[in-house]
Amino acid sequence: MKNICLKSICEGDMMNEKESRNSIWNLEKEIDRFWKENNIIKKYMERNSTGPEWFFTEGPPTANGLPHIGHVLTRAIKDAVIRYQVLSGRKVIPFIAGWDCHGLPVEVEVEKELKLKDKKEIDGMGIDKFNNYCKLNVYKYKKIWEEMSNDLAYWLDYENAYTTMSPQYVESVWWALKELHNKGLLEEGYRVGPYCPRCQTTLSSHEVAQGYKEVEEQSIYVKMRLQDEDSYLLIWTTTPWTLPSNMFIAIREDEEYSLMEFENEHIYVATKRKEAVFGINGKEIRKIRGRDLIGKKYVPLYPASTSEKIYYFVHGDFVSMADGSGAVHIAPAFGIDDFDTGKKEGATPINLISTSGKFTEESHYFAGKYFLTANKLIFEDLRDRSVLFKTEQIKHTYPFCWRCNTPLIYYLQKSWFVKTSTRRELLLKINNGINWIPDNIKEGRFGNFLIEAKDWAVSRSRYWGTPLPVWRCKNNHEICIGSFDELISYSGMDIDKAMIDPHRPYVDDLKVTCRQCGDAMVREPYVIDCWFDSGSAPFAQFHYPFDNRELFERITPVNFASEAIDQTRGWFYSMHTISSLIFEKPAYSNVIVLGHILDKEGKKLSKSKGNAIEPSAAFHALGADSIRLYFYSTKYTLSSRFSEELVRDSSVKVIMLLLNSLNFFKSNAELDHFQFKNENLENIMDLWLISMVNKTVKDVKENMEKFELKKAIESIVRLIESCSNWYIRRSRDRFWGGGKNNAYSALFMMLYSSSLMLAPFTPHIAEHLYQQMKRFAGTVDMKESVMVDDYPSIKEHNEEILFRMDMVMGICEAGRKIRQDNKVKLRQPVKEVVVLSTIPWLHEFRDIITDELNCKVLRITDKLDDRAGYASGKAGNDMVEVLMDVNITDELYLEGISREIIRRIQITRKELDLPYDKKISLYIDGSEDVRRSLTLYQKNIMNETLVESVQIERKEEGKDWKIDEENVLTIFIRAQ
RNA sequence: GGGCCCAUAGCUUAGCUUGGUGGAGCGCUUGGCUGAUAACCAGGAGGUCAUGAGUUCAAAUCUCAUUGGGCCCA
Repeated sequence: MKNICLKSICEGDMMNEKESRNSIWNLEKEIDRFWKENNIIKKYMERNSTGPEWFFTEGPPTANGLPHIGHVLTRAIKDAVIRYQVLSGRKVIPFIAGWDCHGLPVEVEVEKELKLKDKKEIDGMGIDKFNNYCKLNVYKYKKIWEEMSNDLAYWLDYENAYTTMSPQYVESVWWALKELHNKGLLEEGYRVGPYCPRCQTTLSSHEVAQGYKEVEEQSIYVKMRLQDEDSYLLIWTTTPWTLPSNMFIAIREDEEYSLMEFENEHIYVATKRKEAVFGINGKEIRKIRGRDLIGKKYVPLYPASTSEKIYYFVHGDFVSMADGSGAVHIAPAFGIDDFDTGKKEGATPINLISTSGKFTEESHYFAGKYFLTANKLIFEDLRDRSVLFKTEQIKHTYPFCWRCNTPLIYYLQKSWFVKTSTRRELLLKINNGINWIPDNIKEGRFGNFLIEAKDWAVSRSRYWGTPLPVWRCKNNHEICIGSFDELISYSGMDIDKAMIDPHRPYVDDLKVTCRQCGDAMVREPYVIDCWFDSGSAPFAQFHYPFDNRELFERITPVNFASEAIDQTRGWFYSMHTISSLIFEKPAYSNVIVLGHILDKEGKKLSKSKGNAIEPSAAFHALGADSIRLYFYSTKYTLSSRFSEELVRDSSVKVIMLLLNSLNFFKSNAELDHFQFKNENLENIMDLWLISMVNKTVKDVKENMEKFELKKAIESIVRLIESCSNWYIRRSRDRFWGGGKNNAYSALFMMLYSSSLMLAPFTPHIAEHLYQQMKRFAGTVDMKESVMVDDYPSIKEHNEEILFRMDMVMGICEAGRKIRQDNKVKLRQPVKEVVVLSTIPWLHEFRDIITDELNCKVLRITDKLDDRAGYASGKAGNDMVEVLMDVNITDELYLEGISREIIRRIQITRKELDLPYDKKISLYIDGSEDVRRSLTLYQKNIMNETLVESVQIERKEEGKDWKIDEENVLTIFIRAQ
C-alpha cells in the first residue's frame, strides 16, 4: 500500500509509514483542540437564535452497550443533515442528545455481574438494591459513546441530554399511557410468548435470540380419529406435552389430502406429504380437498372440555407442506399461531400447565408431572393406545433459556396491550404524510407492518423500567395515573413532588386508595417495554405536557429523524404508533432509513466472527472525516461494505487531493504575500473555475434540501478534482508570471467556498481549510470558525463556459493522444497543431490549447487542404478534428532538450531544499546536443531556474543525468 | 415458511422513474507532466448489465420466475 504524506500536515518532517497514515487523524485532533479552546461548539449551537426553526429528534442509543461502526454511519448522516441546516441559518430545536436507559439489556448486565440466577434471587436481594445497580450500570459506556461522537464531530448538547429514566421523562410517559387508557387503547389481555418454566419468567425476543441451539429431537405422528367416519387424520408434533391442551387441528383448505389405506386402517394425510410419511407402504384410496375437511369433528385424545365448540378441523395459513403430515394440532395456550387460531374460533384457551411447568392438579392426566417428564408418559400412553403412527428424529433450532439452559416454552400469559390493531387505518393514514427515504419503506416494510399491526404487548414482568401506572382494587376498579400530582392526590399524603422516584419499588410504597369503594389499590406489577420509552421521546424529552406545551405542539412533526433499518419495527414504529394514537399526527416528516454495514466480503459484522470494526480504531487509522466522506459516497440506504482499504482508496485520496491543492496555493501565496481583493476576473480559466464553484453550490444546496447527501458530496468531489486536474495544472505558470493576482483570487474563492461547502460533511478538514485561507482573506469577511460562517448562497453560473471548457478539454485530450501514438513526449514542442472546426468561440481558448499541447503555432480553421505530414484525432463527439505536425526539426529538438535541462535543474534545487526564490550558480556540461541547446536557450534556462551565473564545466561532485540514448549531462549548483 | 431490499468491469459505482450504440473513479498496464513531488495527467486492456423466460421493431431499463446476498418477522 502506498503511503500518504502531505507537506501541509507533516510540515516537512520525515514521517514513518505509521505516522503518515495517521496524518488526517492528527490534523483532526488539532482542529478539535481549536474548537475546544475557542468554545466553537457552543457558538455553533447558539448562532441562529433568531433564525427560522428546524426540528429534529435524536434517537436515544443505550449507553450500556458499545458503539459500533454502524452507529458511526447513523451519526455521520445525522450530523451532515443537521450541520447543513445550522450553517444555512436555521435554528435547530431541540438540539439535545438522548440516552435510552431502561430495559432488559441493563438488567441482564447486572444479573451477570452479580451472578444472579433468576428473579427469585433479585427479589431476595431487594428490588431497590437491584434497580440501584441498574441505574449505575446505565452509563457503563457513556464515555466511549461521547468520545466517539466527539471524534466524529456529532455535535449535540450532551450536557443537557434527555434520559428516559429521569422522573420527568417517566412522568411524561405515564401521561401518554393514561391518554391511551382514557381512549380505551390500553387494556389487559392474553398473549402467548416465550417463557422459562424454571426461572418462571417471560423472555424478550432479545433474550430468546441469545439462546437458539441446534437440537435433535423425537417427533411423533399421531392418529386422530374422526368423529363421524371410521378413519383418522395424522398430526405431527415435537411437543407431546401440549396434546392434553389440544383444542383444534389445523389443515390447509387450499391443499389436497389423501385417504390412505394402511394395515386395515384409513388415514388422511396431505397429498404432498404422503410419500414422506408412508414411503412405499399404504395405498391411496381417494383424494379430498382440505376445504371439505374443515369443520369436521374429531375425537380428542385427552378430553378436557365438554364444549361443543372445539375439537374440529380449522384452516391455518401457517400449516406447512414442507414437513410433517400437513395437519397441525392446535393448543392455543402454547403457540402464537395456536393462540391466534383459538381467538379466531372464539375459544378460551385450555391451559393445563402451571407457571412452574407442571401439569395442574385439575388436570385429569399427568397431574403434578413436569412437562418434560410428561413427554415420555404421553409417548408411552399413545403407543399403548395404538394411535402412535410413527416417530422421527428431527434436527431443528430451538430456543433455550440463556440463563439456565431449560428449553423454553411458548406460554399463555397475561399482558397489557396497546390496542394498535383497532387503529390500523389511522396508522396507515398518518404514514401517508411521511417522506420515507428510501421511499419503498413507506409502502413496503413499514406499511405492510402497519397493515398487519398486532396489539402491542407493552408490559414486562421485570424491574428496571417505567412502571405501568395502572392500579386496581379488590372490586376490580381500575385507574391509570398520569402524573405525580395525581399519584400524590390518590395517596392522600403531603409529598414533595420533587422527591418522587417513580421507579420500583418506591412507586409501590405509596398507598393508593380507590375513590369508588375506598379499598386499597394495588399497582399492576409490571414495567413497560423500553420501546415505549424511546417512542415517547418527541414529547417526553420536553416533559410535555407538564412543561413546554406550546413548544412541543409547534415542532411536531419534526423535520428529520434517521436510524438504521432495524428500527422500522423498533423506534420508528413506537414513535409513529404513540404519536398517531395520541396526537393523530406523525412524529417525523422526513426520515432516512440506513442500511447495515458489512465487512469487505459483504458478510455481516459480528463480535463472535471477529470482523467487528471498532470506531476508535477506524478513526485512528483513517481519520473521522475520511470515514464520514466515505459513508456519504456509498449507497447508505442499502447494506454496504466497509474496510480500511475501501476508505483509503476513495475518500482519503479526495481529502489528500484537496489538501495538496491547498498546499500549492499556500506555498505560492505566502511567497507573494497575497491578500484577497475583489478582482475583476477576466481570464477564462478563472471565470471557468468560479462558474464551477457556483454550479457546485447550487447542486449541493438543491440536493441537501432533498436529503440527497450522496449527490451533494459527489458534486463537491467533482469540483475538487476539476480544480486540481485542470485549473491548477493549466494555470501553474500564471502563479509565477504577471496577472497572478487574478489566479490567486480565483483559487482562493474555490478553496474558501469549498471549506464552507464541506463543513457539514468533513467538518475537521473544512475547518482546517478555512483557518488556512483566513491568512489570505483580505477583503473577505471571514469569521472565527467555518462553523459560525454562512453556507454559500446560490449565485448565477455561466453554463456556457462550462460547456465550452469541456470541449476544450476534449481537444487537448485528442492532442495528447496523437502525441502518445507518435511517441512525441509533451516536453518536446511541436511546430503546429490544427484544430479543424467551425466553432467560432474556440479562439478564446487559443492560449490554453497552445500551452497544453506545447505547440509553436495553433491554427483554428474550418478548412485544411493539404493534410500531408499531419497526424490526426477526433474530439467532442467527432465534432472537432485535431491535427498535429509531428515532424521535429533540429531547432524544436534543441528546445525540447532545453526543457529537459530546466527540469533537471529544478529537481536538483528541490533536492537541496532551496527556498523558491533562492538564486544559484550553475555548473553544467553534457553531450553535444546539450551544449548546443545551452548556447541557444541559455537565457530562458537562467530565467526559469533563477540562475545568476553559468559555467560550462563538469564538476566531480555534480550529478549525472541521462536524457535519452544520446544525451547526458552533469549538473552542480551552488546557492548564492 | 412469509415480507422487504439488493445484484452493472477485480473493487466502488452512474445509467433504470420516461426502453433507442452501458459511462466514471480505484486497481492493473503503458506512456507522460511537474518547484503540489510519497502528489498529478493521459492511453490501453477489462462488461453474457446474476440466470432464464416474456412484452417490444428494440430491454441494463418494463413483467414473471430462478439463483445468490442482506434485513425483518415466524
